[in-house]
Amino acid sequence: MITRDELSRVGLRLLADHGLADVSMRRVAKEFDVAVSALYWHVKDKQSLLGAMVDQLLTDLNVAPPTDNWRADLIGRAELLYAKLLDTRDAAELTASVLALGTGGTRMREVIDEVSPNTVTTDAIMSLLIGHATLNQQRMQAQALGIDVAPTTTTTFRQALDLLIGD
Amino acid sequence: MITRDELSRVGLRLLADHGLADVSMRRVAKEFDVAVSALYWHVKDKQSLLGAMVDQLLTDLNVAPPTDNWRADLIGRAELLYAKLLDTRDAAELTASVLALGTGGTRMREVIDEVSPNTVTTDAIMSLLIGHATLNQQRMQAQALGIDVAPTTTTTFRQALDLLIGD
DNA sequence: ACCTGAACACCGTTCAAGT
DNA sequence: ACCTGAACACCGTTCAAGT
Repeated sequence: MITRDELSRVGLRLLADHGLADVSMRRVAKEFDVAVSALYWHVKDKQSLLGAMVDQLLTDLNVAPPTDNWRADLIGRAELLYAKLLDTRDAAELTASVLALGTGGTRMREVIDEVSPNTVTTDAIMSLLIGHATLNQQRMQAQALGIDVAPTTTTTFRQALDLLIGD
Repeated sequence: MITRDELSRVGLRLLADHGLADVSMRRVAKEFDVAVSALYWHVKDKQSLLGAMVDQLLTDLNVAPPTDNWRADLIGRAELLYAKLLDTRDAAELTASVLALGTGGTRMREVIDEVSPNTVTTDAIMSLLIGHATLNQQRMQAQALGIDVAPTTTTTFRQALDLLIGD
């Protein structure tokens, strides 16, 4: 039997193993051994499945409680989220699309907002997060595959963060 | 007769009028009244057509020459690029994909780099640019259609820029 | 050099019909 | 309540064949 939860879990597995292009309704249906049309009883459309996948992705996120140093908190959380976008294949592209269309991923903003001094900073970090992840998609793919080119991507992101938050 | 230039021009018109989803090889071919396969003589694949489109988009860009105030230059150019991403439908999504896959849009980085004090700042602004544009896709669509909600998007971007560049 | 036609292997979504 | 089968209207890419 199919639950909404199992659905997004299978979607995430497909994403990790074969990339976003292979997360199709037909492919997911095949994984469950049901007809494609069966999925539409559990989920409105493909976009809402993608939304559920992002929500799932951000669920098991080990967020530390706020301390009295918001700068450190902010950097820590931003790096945590960035790492999450890094370590799953095509997670950046997926999250960008879901956030853009507003079909999920609200937790991402909440995690930042909780330790952010103001809305402008939250916005800037969100933009930096998805922009940087998107632009470094290729290098990230290599990084995720193990074979790699020093932690350039992570370092660059950290530097951009410092520039933004100042001291 | 079909030139690579005409190809991307038609692609951009399709983009502006119907959105990225409607920029398909088959749709472009129909516009030229040729078979789909004909396009593959002029262009390697779809991704390279999209790359050509972004290059075209960034060609007619009225970039002011550098002054002795790099902060002002940087802000001016970033806002110019942001406006460009704003005023064509789905231009943000298109540019993001093209930059991510490295199939075009190199001029964008050059425009920033020419007045940027260092690579870190260039990277950060590029990320901010495409991240902010992507995240505000919906609001941007409304903004492009005339009907709208104050210049919120532009203001927010400007604030993020200020935060990044400091004073 | 440039284009056609046909094929291949896919898509997302809907909807009557079944149990 | 949950699923099937079939259809609709699409995709990108390749490739032999034509002019």
